[in-house]
Amino acid sequence: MAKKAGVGTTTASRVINGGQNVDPKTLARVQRAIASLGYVPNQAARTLKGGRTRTIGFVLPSIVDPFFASCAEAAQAIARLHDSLLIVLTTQNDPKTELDAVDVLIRHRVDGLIIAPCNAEDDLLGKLLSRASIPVVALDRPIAGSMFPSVVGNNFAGAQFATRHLIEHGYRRIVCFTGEPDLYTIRERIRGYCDAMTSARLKPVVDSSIRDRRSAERALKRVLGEASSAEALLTLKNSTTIDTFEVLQENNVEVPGKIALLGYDDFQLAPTVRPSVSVIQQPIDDMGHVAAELLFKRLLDSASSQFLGGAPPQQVLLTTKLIRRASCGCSPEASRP
Amino acid sequence: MAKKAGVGTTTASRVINGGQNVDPKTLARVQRAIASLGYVPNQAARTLKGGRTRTIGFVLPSIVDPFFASCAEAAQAIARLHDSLLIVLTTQNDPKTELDAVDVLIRHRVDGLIIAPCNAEDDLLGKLLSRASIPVVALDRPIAGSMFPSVVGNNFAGAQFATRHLIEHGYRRIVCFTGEPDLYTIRERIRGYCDAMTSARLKPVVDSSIRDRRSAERALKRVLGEASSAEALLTLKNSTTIDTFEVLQENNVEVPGKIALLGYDDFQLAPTVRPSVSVIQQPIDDMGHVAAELLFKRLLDSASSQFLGGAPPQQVLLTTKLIRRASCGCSPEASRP
DNA sequence: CTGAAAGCGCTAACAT
DNA sequence: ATGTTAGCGCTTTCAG
Repeated sequence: MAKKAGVGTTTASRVINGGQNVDPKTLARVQRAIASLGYVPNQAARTLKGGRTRTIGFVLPSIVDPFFASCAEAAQAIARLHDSLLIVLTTQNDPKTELDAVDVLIRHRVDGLIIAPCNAEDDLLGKLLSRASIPVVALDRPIAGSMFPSVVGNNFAGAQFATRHLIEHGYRRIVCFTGEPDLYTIRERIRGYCDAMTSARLKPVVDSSIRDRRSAERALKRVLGEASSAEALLTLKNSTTIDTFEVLQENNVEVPGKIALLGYDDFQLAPTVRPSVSVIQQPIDDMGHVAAELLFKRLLDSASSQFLGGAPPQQVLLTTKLIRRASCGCSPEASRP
Repeated sequence: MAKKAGVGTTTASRVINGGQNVDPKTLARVQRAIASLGYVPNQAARTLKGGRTRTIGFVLPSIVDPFFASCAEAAQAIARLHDSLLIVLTTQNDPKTELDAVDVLIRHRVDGLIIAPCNAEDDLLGKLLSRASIPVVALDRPIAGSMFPSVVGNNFAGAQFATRHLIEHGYRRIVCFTGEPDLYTIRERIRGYCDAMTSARLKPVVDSSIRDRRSAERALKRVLGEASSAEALLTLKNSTTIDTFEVLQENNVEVPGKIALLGYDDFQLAPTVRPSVSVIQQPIDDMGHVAAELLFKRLLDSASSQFLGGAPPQQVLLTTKLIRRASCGCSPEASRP
């Protein structure tokens, strides 16, 4: 204990917490003691005492995925603004790991939680979260069967708009490629695609088997080998877009001449590869920011008033943008930031 | 307290920690109580009691950088294996933020720390870390003026090898592009480049002004505009490589015909863009793994024996690999995993 | 302006 | 096999 400075624990505590109501001389003396001892307050003791831990958890599938990495960075920035620590845990989209992660965070008594849930069939997650009785915000995907506020992109509208855009280009046989069709986001996008297709009296064709370049190649051969070969491809997730693009490139398939390509989610080199790849772009940083800010809003509200039940669970639906580049048949937009 | 199960705190504690020496019936009863109460042990109390926190910190410049993101994911995997929590904090290469981050982690009493330091001129970081007397492993860059073990790529040899490779291709006027020349890694790479150039009696030319596409464009114009225009470009970091590539592409400069390109650090689409980009590849996942494993080794060693002073600080130097693709003038390697 | 004492939830000695 | 007790380091009444 830093009471080697010859003061009581209370005074020491006051000094550490800003030094209100402390004689300047005492203050200086204690600060000197702190410095010389290399004293660092023990967060665990503070936490134990009750009150906020100034810690929030962020549970997401993968930190390598640029989409989630950006969200995490944005969220961390907000957390720092609120003088809080962000603990990031990854799940690889495995519900079991996800449950573990949430459990660990609750043990650590995080003040709140942002989560991009895998959405297992059961609602174990929802139950666990409810019990914790801390503010929770879902990101990118809502939490199945629960009332937590969420911040998601408008996947349905995005895919619908993308599909319509391809239709406007005059393509009729538009095939949809994706992987992980069980994810909420993907399901929504498939719905959007199908909706746009059927509305235009076209037959939707979804191949959800793409998990790597190999499967992309197989799918592509299938689609190009048919009598009435596909005219355009809508790829519903980043990795699918890239795998597909690579295969197209390797096989020297002319894009958009032989087949057009439009992807969901932007990626760094999309404007640079030839042809440049048109995409639906989500406001990624916004998602991280909004989710974190929403969380802190709830945190602070619930701290001040008990009537947090009053505010309805908020569903923030962020709009997406079509970035016209060459691969869909557009002439690329001139300006780039 | 879960003593509503009608048992003493000790028994409850035992149940939580695996249930050794507990009557099966009591055990079942307590477990039922735990479940019905939705009880979750308070990590802070455990931590306070002393012992390990099963928490390690990871301080790095940015989580959006795919390089560090991969390291973080690899490290988190190892941490999980050791039943520990990884707390990732980013610094944006700002020494002040870095100090803050480390401080926060020490307050939280992390068992150990992995850090990719910004290397401020002062050795505040080294001092802070030493005082904490916890195991520390430096990643990607050693900690200036200190004795902590580190896991770094062999930047000097990598850049030297890259340069030699370009020389072997017959290029003579080889220019080096980079940004952030103050970073340890970059300095080493510049050294490697210069060494290879002077050894071959060629004049090294380093332009360290590239921070975005604009500056890349300026630098390129400069280099191509000269009387004896450059024949090859060595780009020392990922973003520089990509910016340069984009500018080359935009200006329809023929690569490697007009000018060859070789980059440091691989990136996802490097094999796919045209021309495919040759790069020096670092064993990224290994770096994260090795660093985390080294940390835990020290952690466990220091726990069992006090003689940790005996082991010399370990410097792990990982070797890099040249990936021959088209942009340097090679014919791309046939196979890809 | 300062200090004494209680107590946060848990674990580890030490009984029983 | 189980309960009792002390104490981890801090903040927080409550008295001086």
